[in-house]
Amino acid sequence: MEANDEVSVEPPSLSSYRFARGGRGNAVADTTRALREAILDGVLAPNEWLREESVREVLGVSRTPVREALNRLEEEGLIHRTPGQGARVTTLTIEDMLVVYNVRGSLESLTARMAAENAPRPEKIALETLHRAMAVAADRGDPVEFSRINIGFHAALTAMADNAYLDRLLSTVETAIRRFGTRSFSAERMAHIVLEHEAIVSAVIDADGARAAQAALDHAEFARTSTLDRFLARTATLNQLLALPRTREKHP
Amino acid sequence: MEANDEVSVEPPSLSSYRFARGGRGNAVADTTRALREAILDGVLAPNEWLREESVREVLGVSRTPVREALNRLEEEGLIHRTPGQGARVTTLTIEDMLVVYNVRGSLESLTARMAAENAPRPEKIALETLHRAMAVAADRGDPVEFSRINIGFHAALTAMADNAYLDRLLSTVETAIRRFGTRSFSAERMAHIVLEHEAIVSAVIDADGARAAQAALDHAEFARTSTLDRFLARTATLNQLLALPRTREKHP
DNA sequence: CGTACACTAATTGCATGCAACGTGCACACA
DNA sequence: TGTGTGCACGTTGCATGCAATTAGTGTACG
Repeated sequence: MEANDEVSVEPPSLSSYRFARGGRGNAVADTTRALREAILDGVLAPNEWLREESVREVLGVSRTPVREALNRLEEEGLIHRTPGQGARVTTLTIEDMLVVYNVRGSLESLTARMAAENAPRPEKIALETLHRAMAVAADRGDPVEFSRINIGFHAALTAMADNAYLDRLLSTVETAIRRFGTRSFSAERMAHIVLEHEAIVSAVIDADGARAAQAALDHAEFARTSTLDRFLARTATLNQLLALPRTREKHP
Repeated sequence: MEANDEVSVEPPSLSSYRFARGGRGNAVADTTRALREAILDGVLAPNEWLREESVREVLGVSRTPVREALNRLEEEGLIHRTPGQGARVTTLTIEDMLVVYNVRGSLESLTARMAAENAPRPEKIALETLHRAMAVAADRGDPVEFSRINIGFHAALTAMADNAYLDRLLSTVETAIRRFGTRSFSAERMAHIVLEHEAIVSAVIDADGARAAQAALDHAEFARTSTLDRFLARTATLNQLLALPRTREKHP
């Protein structure tokens, strides 16, 4: 960031994701984050090659952390490595999209259930507070603040479920979701989300696991279908390829 | 460590998981597999430390692939790394178990749906053939053969869904499942499974995605509840733990 | 004109070396 | 006796070097 004296009229490149290296202990994490953000921002386009050596040069670390970072990104599904050769950014099919959203729905459903059944009451109250703040932001028509609190809301829910495995899985799925473009929060969308969160919060406070699970599932399905519809509207030819499944899975 | 290099009549140790190194290109995969199997077989006990140097010595590779293998196992949730210090095998809570089984159910449901909707007919016929062979093995009361074909059955279904992301996610979840002990196939259990597979196969052949999804979900749920019941029955003390409000202890 | 083959260059896969960080212990000191 | 400090050791984190492998290219040959 600081090396670019000439402001970027140039195409955005990976170099703007450089980070400050302070001593030992963060090279892999920093490299992973930089590459991940670059991919999610579209700076590294699908099918683009990622050479270890060039990444090393741009980010200013050695090849070892770059390698490990590439491994992690492969686990997350953001890149694909061909054995003797390098890594390329994966392309996204509409089926991937379907899968990712469905998985997220299932995981968030579980999260809500566990939060409802296990979380201590003070954390539940804190969740409700967050929810109220979101409702206010929605009323004010402030999508930026809304989005900020939204992230906190889901993070709180995840923390309340208090399960490391679930946490890890959900976070990798979340990054995959971010590849499908930024969700813009229209006024109606925010209102709808507030209602859905309302249902979740109420069930969580009542310690009603089943209801919380269903509410979270509904919430995720709304996000899925709306994003998917938007995507399909944009690329209409794919409509035929996919007979949109819209079934309701029940969770015990 | 260096004393029993040759044969291990000693308590089973990691050294029996050594592999033949043939040239270049498999060190990470082989190391990962060896460690994973050792953990799943219980040879490496929960909470046991895994030092890079000692693993290197036992498995006969350098520290670099060992490091990468440890990273992958961490992603899979089998080990946990503490920053400045090494890695330890994770312990399993019953909530982990619940989560993992539920996730698998969701993923297999999606798999079945996509297989039903997208797979070409010859593969569907091949699936039915596998299913028939499983039914025969169940009738004969041959759990070993049954288990073998069972793995093939699910692999075939996964291949038919033809989605890389789903595939990767499902396989990591499968390894997590394997930590909960081997599922022994009783006669009744095999009969039940055959019936459930019957429903899946029929829906897949009819290209009925929704029915396939529901059938797969039922199948997974049966596996979950039966395994969970068995687990709870065996370790009755955990019954209390589950009923108790909560233990805020994280994985050590 | 198309194809097989050898050769070169580019790139990864793994091994190893070194420095930093954390931990435990001994010892001095209050 | 309890506590703080320094030192030594073990372990990881990262850098770098070398060999194996693959892609690409030019050339000879059918």
